[in-house]
Amino acid sequence: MDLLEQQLKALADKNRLTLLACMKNGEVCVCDFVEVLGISQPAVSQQLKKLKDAGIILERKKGTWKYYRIAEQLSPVVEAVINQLEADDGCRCGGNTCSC
Amino acid sequence: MDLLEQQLKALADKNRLTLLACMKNGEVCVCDFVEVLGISQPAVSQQLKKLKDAGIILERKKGTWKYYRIAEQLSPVVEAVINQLEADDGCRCGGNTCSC
DNA sequence: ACGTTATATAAGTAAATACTTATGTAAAAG
DNA sequence: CTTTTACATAAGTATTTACTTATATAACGT
Repeated sequence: MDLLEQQLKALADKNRLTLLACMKNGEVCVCDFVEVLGISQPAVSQQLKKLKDAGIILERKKGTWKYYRIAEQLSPVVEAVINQLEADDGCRCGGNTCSC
Repeated sequence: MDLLEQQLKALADKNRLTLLACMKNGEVCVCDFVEVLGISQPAVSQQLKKLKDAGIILERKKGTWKYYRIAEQLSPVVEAVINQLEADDGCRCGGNTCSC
């Protein structure tokens, strides 16, 4: 698949846009995403994989946790989408389901 | 649906990106799109409708023909996608299936 | 008016996508 | 070593999307 199309498909979903909004202010761990989206943990992992495969986000492992962040180098299209998103601060270490 | 998500969904498809590439140099009529994409005419009309509903393209009726063009006022995201596309000149009045 | 041409809409089907539950893996804690 | 925690992967299901064929509409030519 063409990279542009892959990136657009990765971006064209409300849940994944929310994930990106959460990451606008820095790294977020998977467990926090689960709380924010209200879907199952596997579903979140699958969404994150789509964003990662498209080169939009990067991951960092720390112990059993995994932190995701927006990639530094972005194509103009992805950059424009991220700019359009309002940063969501309500997704950092809520701590109900995890203790990252 | 959120406008950003609607626009991204409209853009996240190879056929629709091709339609936009065809329109980069100006108006194109539906019959020419049919030749370019190699799908049925109703399928093309449905794709064009998605782009129109998202505010990405405009239509102009002339007799029995209908011409589509890229909208003048575009959001930064749509603008970035269009810029990324290489204009496709091979879709202007081929004339095999229509005579526009 | 009638038939033809260009396009749109409707209805049905096939394929892609996004979830679910169940299971696997890897690191930390006991 | 065993259990727990955090996440990923697998498999199955439900929803969405993109096509198909059939039909409707609207303008033009005769």
